[in-house]
Amino acid sequence: MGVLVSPKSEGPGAGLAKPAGGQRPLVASLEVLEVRGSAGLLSGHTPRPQCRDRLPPQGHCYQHGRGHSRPQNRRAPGDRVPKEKASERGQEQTLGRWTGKSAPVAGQLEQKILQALRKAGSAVHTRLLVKECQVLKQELNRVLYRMQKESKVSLVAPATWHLGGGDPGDAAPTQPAQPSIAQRPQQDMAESPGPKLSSLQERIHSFLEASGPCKALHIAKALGMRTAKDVNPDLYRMGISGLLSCDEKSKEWRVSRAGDSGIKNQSATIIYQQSSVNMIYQSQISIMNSEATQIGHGNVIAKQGQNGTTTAHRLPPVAPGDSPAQGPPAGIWGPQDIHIESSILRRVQMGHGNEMNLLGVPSEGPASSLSCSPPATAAGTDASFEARMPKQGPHQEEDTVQRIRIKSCYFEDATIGNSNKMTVISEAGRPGKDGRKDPGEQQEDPDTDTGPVWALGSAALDERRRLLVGQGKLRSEQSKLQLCCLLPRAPGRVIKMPRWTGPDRSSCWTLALLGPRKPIEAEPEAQIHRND
Amino acid sequence: MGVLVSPKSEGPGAGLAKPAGGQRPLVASLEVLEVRGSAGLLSGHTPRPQCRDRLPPQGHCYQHGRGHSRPQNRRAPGDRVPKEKASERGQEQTLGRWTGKSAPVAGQLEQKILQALRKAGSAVHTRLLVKECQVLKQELNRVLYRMQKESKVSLVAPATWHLGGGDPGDAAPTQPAQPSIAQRPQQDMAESPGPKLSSLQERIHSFLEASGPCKALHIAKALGMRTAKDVNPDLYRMGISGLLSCDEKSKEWRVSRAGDSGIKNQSATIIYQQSSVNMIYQSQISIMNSEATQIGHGNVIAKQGQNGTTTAHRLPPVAPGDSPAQGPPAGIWGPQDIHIESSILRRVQMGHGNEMNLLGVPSEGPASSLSCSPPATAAGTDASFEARMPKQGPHQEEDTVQRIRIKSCYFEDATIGNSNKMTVISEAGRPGKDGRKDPGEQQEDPDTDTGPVWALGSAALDERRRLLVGQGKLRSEQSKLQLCCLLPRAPGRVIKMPRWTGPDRSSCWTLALLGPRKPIEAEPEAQIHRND
DNA sequence: TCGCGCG
DNA sequence: TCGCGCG
Repeated sequence: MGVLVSPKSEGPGAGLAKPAGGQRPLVASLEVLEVRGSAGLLSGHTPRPQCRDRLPPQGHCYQHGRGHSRPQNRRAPGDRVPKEKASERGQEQTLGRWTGKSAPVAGQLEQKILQALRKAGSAVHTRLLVKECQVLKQELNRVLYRMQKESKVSLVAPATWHLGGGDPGDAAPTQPAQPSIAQRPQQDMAESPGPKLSSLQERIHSFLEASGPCKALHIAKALGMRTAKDVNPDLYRMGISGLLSCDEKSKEWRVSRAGDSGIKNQSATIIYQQSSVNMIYQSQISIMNSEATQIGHGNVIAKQGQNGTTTAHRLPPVAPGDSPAQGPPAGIWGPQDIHIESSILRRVQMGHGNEMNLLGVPSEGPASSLSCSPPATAAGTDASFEARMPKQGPHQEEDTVQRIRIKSCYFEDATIGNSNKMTVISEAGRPGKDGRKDPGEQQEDPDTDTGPVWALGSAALDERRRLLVGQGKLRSEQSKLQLCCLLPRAPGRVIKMPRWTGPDRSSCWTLALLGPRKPIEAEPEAQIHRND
Repeated sequence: MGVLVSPKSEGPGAGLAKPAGGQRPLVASLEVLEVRGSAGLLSGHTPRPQCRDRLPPQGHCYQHGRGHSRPQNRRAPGDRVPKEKASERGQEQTLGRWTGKSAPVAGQLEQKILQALRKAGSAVHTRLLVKECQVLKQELNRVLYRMQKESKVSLVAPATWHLGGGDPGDAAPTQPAQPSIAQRPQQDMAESPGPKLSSLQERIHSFLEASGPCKALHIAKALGMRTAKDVNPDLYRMGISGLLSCDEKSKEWRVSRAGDSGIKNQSATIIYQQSSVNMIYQSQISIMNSEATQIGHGNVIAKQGQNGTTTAHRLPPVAPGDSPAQGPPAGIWGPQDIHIESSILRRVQMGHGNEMNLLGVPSEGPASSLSCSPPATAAGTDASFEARMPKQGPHQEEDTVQRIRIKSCYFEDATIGNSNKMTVISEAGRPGKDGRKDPGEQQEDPDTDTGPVWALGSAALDERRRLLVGQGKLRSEQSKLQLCCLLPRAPGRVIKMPRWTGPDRSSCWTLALLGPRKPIEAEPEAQIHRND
């Protein structure tokens, strides 16, 4: 489809899999860098010492930016500091454009980092890397964040770095983990960071799913342990594998919705419906894993569930001034801004004048549980569209625009747009108990034009700290994925892309646009809106 | 009560009201600091030049920490940088302990800043202050953030500073605003930043209330204007007065719930109830301005509204394994973590086994609208308590703890705890149309023991960027406010503190603990739990 | 894009 | 408390 980059292509960031110390043997220098004292740092532990990877001679002066290790250098008295950039100076002319470092020098620190991370065999805190590499934290971070972009390392907790790009399979080519840094109290799990979870990890996951974000200590106590150390190794592992994420500020761990953007950090409200129909009005809305939800006005849902209960709810068309007591404030027909992030939504209507008839609860579709199923850990897509409302009521002077932003969501049986209708028929013929059935393999059952529709949106793993819109990370490589906008449903407007399944079924997702379920595969490229 | 500091006390931070340049006249130097060029910066524009308020001679080397302006100083070669702090060196021994600056020097830059802000007459961006004061941004920020703590300046937008501590009345002793920085396209409002809003400001406020957080450009376009400049002056003014706040990362403005912590930034979901009873389950919950809400299990609400509709809803006690289809996941009786922030909640039950009978919808209480009423703009209190649940179901091995964090909320008729009952009787005798009635003036109507209870929680204005738990800012002074924990309701456990009403009715709130409405004012100090 | 103040 | 990488 042209959307996905082959996982086998060897980019510049693929050097991780090579044997350690590919350029220079640095093991010896690493082993003596723990030496404390007032001398020796400038002697030649490293085969070819270059001052950038060492302590600059100025000592306590934390230096900002790139101009350093020139202790004798003094500004001309009249130079204006804010106007001047170190990179404009003659000595810096040979530096690489993007890193601000000359290639061999940056590579040397990078090798040190990789070496230290390999040696540790687990995630390492920045302050320990500062010690090991004997560089200023700022310098170290600059390289680390660049390496993160290249998927050579990943940030698995605040200021805590791990080899590889965040895929469970990536961290494989390390030496067996040394217990020095992460001493594990119970090692009751498989050693390889695969998809298999230890019982403690499962308990952690279940607990976080139920309780919401928690600090490590709280998790430990809730699970019958005493200190954060009791759970940290598992938390970090699960962070590495993408199952959990940790907020750098609050230090709270949560089931990974992997995102950190748009709707801001993680305070997403989880609404578990009690009534069969939930009406949510107005303003900014976050919804996670809801079902048979109406967003908008004038919708109709008729649902007949498994247990035979039949419920119907109709919101009578309300004029703006006619809001019920304590109801939504003025502006009910005004702009509607809906954010949906990292969610699995089934049978959802967004827009105005929709109708939904759920004539039987469908069987479990793909990714029905949040456990390890990929939609829960994928993130990074930011699709949005605007739908203009038919003007109703007295507020005709301004457009009533419905802005919907969808990020890292799995949709099933969803209509987005105006005046749509949806009928969900019982899909008894579909298996899908294991929660792994590929949505791309959807079979061609009774093709009603208004039948079930779906979209699997997600393209890029988030960097956990920043939203990489349009940037996908597939295994240890950096790649560009095209992003699609969800389009308002139009007759015949269907784009369906097959889901790409990597060798380990990880981290790759296709994009599908909403529409009636006639898988016309015509010109997908032409109808893709790039976000970048 | 010993909780509130008198607004008239003159603390060290009260110097703002003094005439400008109390220590040294710096106007002359300010006016020439715009000069660009390669020379002259070290000549004597300032009466007594001290290098700390000037550019350090090293030029491009951004210096970190306190060790600077000693260009000739060189470390001994073997010094280990991370272990060494500048403040431990001999030359720094005279520096002030908290600021890291000697008092006259820091005061000099502070005077420059105050001068520049007065001169501008409006909020000024950091980068402009850097120009005006001719110091490194880092140095400037260090002083600015200290001044912010002392309520001498306030951060009204990202990297944008304003004189005064954020109270509308504080910015008064400035010269009339010069249009140089904030050129206003329509000046259709009262010049003084009082509570009166221009029509554009009202439209902005209404729009943001309806649409959720938006960037300035989006606001401008939604209101029929073209650029962010069209609304920025009003946005900033409303930011100064505390009506709006601006997220420094997303640059989005929102109706100020003034908080930015705990529940993370602003992505608070607003749930407007449609059905008369809303059941919300489990996990992290944010609620804003809900009514007659049950949080917990086994509650009963019986409500008889104004329009005569009577609804009743009972959740049958569900065993953990007995959850309905698509209902909450496992862990339904597990720890419950509830955050409520900057909200007005009426008739809310939190806990287990509560019962609520609303025999008539009460008339409007205080602060019923979010407009300019103080509860919407106050913030900073973080009250919390834990309630241990009676063990039910098979999960007896672990405590089921309900953790509730409440921040900047106004509660009316709320019960928090276990097995409470609440009966809200019609309060026809109460006026309260204007939304300003003081909750402290609550009259003594039929004192049922289980009658309406309330708590007004809030003590300190948030600094908009950081949660200042336990730190209250009352007018231009810094003061410590004691914070209370909301206690689980116990027989006779009542503390009620009168609300303090300042001369301008601003920014001061008392704390009240939940309990039955017998205003026993006995030993409040003894029952206060300090958070700090 | 950047908010950064950080000791 | 601190996450900071920032050019």
